[in-house]
Amino acid sequence: MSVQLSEQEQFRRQSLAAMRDLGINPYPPEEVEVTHYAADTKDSFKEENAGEWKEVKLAGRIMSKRIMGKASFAELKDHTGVIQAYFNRDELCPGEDKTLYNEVFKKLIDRGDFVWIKGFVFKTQVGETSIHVEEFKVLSKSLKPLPFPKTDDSGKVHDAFTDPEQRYRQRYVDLVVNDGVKETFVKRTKVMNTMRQFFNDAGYLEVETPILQPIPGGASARPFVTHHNALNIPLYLRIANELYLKRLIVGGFDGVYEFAKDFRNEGMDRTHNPEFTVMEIYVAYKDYNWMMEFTESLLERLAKEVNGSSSLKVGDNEISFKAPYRRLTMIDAIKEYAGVDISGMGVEELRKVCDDLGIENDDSMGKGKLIDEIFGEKCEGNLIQPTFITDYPIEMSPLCKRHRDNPELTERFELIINGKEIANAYTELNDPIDQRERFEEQLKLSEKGDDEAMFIDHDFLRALEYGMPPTSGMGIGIDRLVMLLTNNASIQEVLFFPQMRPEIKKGPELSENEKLVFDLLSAKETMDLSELKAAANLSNKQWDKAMKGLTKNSLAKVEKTDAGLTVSKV
RNA sequence: GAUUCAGUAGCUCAGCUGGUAGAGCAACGCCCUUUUAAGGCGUGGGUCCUGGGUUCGAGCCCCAGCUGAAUCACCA
Repeated sequence: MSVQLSEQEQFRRQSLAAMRDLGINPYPPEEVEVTHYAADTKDSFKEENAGEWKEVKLAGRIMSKRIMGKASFAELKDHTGVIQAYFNRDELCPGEDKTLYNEVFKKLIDRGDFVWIKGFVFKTQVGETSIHVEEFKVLSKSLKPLPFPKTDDSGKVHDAFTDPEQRYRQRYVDLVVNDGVKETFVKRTKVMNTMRQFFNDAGYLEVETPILQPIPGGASARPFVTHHNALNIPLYLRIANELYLKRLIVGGFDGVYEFAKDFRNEGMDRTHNPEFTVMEIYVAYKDYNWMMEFTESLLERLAKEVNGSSSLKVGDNEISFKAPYRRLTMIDAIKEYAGVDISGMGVEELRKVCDDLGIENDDSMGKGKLIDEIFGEKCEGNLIQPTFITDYPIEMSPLCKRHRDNPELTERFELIINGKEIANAYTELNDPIDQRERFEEQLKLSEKGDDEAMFIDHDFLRALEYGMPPTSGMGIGIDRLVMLLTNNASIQEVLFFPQMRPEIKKGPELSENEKLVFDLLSAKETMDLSELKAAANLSNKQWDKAMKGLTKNSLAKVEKTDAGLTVSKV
């Protein structure tokens, strides 16, 4: 049984057939010549130079039609924007036969159809730059009606297509209909292109490393598992690419970077999607101080390239991306925002600090975790302007080198902007013995039941034993960076196709109750309604539903006679 | 995972104390040769998210479920 078409979909199929009857192919195969785009044409056209605009050819989607008898206006949308087109009956159809205008344009072309137009540019009496159409051609017929948001004089949008579920599931419609959505994604690409340019100019090499990994390393997270048939082994979708990029530094590259899709089998919310994009870069012979300078100049450049300015309004906050950024150790940050000096404190003291500050904690939490909690709870949200938080406790950073002045700390920084973490970087741990010990610490944690502790990657340790030069590495969450730079609060707004639960297909088949009634009826062809109802022995509601279903599908018919109501099979 | 809110025409939304399902836009028909949220007249269009229950009667009340969003928890 086919899915029921809405009335509007049926009309569009009729138009499609009518086009074919007129000898018009609604899906022609050949290419069309396009000489101009909507936005340029609108921006550049001047009436003084009308002579230069005598013949323009554009292609795009019809977004609206305003028919006024023998003349009409339509809006044509291409990838650059929207331009108005003017269709005049007697110019399109100079002879007796007005079919092209009266039938094809007025009736058979619908909102959403792709067309090609040829004509000249002019300004209407109201001053709107428009294309005076001399020829047009159908390029592709649209069978489903698009939503129709409209903007009034005051800029207010009416009937916007807003339901987030529909917008994400049918992003193609969202992109066609909601201005601004496309812009977000263009900016996203600009962010990545700018970063590439920045790294390439510095002489670093873009690389690709495995997504299917036998050991999911480089971060703490639950991985997706899959299975390789030929090898008969489990493989994991990567949760990070850090350990592979470091192997390449061991191999002698000076600087490598990768835009990586990572996968984590965890919850979804407005800042988490199961697959997401991270850029990681590793540069030999550098430390985290160098990396801070590198990062801040990158961010300043990104803000300028993407938004044309080094400052940006995000929510209520005006953020300046102009380098240099404030640098604050984690201990100083806690001193400043929580009012507590935790330097030198042990587990017990830290736990007391948490209690005093009203931060939840339990016995399983070690020193590092407690400090991290205090920071996350009391400091992070206050850091609006770009700030490097440095020198994290060692327990939290098993791949990071010990701090040169304090063995309890690591040479790590995170860049916090608008209260959120944007980048994370280390002076990388290149001491293979220290690294092995740190992995063993992780193993102990995992034996204690910490299911996020890292696996030991023996091949990575072997690589380090051959020698890795001093290196600094940095990772940026691209999705969150794009959220920041485009002022979007949800990760779903910066992913074309965010993960959703699968749609459930509704079957148009007869329900159990409908079948029951239909079978009873089939035996006798015609029955008294109350008799049939009694025979069916259904509740009122079920009976009502079943009968409505049958009459709707034209399988049964209810007739009123003098004797009462009778039901007959159709 | 918890709580709250939402789901009604293609889109945006009304729907009173439980009593025949509504509007604007879109669609369809007619009129209209520089309009622009075009306009005028007319017409059609519904699985009220799904399944139960209560009731003479449910879009509305009750229970369960589905989907989405927000907040929280968890998680880099």
